[in-house]
Amino acid sequence: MPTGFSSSDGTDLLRAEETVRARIGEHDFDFASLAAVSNVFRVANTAKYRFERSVLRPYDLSFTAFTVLWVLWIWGELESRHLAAEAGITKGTLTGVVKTLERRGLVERRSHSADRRLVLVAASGDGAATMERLYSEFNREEARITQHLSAAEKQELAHHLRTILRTLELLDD
Amino acid sequence: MPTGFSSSDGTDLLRAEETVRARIGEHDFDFASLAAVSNVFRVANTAKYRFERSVLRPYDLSFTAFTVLWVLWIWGELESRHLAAEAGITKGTLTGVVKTLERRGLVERRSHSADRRLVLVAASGDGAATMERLYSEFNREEARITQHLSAAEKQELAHHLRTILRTLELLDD
DNA sequence: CTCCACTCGTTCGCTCCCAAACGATATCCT
DNA sequence: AGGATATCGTTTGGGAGCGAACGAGTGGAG
Repeated sequence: MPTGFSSSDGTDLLRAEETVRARIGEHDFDFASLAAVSNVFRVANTAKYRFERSVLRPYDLSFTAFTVLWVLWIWGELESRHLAAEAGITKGTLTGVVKTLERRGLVERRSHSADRRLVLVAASGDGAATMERLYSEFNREEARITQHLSAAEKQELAHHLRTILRTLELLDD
Repeated sequence: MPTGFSSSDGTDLLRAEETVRARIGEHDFDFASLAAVSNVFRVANTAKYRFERSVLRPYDLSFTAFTVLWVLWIWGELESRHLAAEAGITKGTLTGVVKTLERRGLVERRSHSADRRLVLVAASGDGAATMERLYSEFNREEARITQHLSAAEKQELAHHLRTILRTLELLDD
């Protein structure tokens, strides 16, 4: 049961700060960055776990399968590699996920008529109908876990995260 | 190659907003929560991918293996289930990860003398030495991906995330 | 002192996840 | 036209990741 890094009261982060300072040294250690980044991982991990066991469980969908279906629901039919990029997984992983979704009849695959290397993936009628119900619940859950943040704070949070995202793209090598 | 949800300029989120509003309806849809939560997932996913291919790659450590070793480095010897909770994974998953780390000589296992059901895990000398070098690089990378955030903004970000974390614990069912 | 309920870590089956190698297809160059 | 080159999605091998079932061990109730 990954409760998600146990205590979020900061006890562990303080302990971490002490230890790291002692072993690495004062200089060459940026605590603000540690706190910001590690909390991103903690929230993502814990929230993902929660979503999978609450809203996603009854639909028997993994978080990734949900993400892929969501992307298709938003964007419509997509070429495999674009779908993979948009969902944040490799094309190799996507093959397996699409296979699963196809087996459940939530997604349809067809090959491009002009370029036969390409595979097009789209949500089926069933897939779209499922998302319509599922996403309502999903969004309610998103609201629930952020309920102690004001609308302005949520925007602030999203804004800072987008700043990091942009940096990550630039750093992309 | 999961570039991490492709464009972070907000194009996709705007598209998502339109679509969701059209299909779910104006009411019963909280866009601020969508933006906040989905960006947490995007950053976590993209950053994790980057960490694994930059700092972690030369050490041949997965992100999870690194996390487990890091926890042991900070806290010292820990009982299995506490280590799992702190690392945010299930005990079943931990068994495999510890097996990997043990094979590489970075971690040591011994059983509790009083209660023989318990297994104690600790970083080895090698494991600690590795973390000392590795974490310097890791923290530098944390600073790098947050370089366009001021110290105050990083604190703000960490603070909002901790608020969500606390809510998640409360909601814990 | 012996059941009984509980807790511990491990195992099992399945999905995800990546890198790398691969076969099929398209395109570019000459 | 035809051969190198590039790009597509799939496959493969190995580590993560979960839930559920399990065997070993503890401790309480009678």
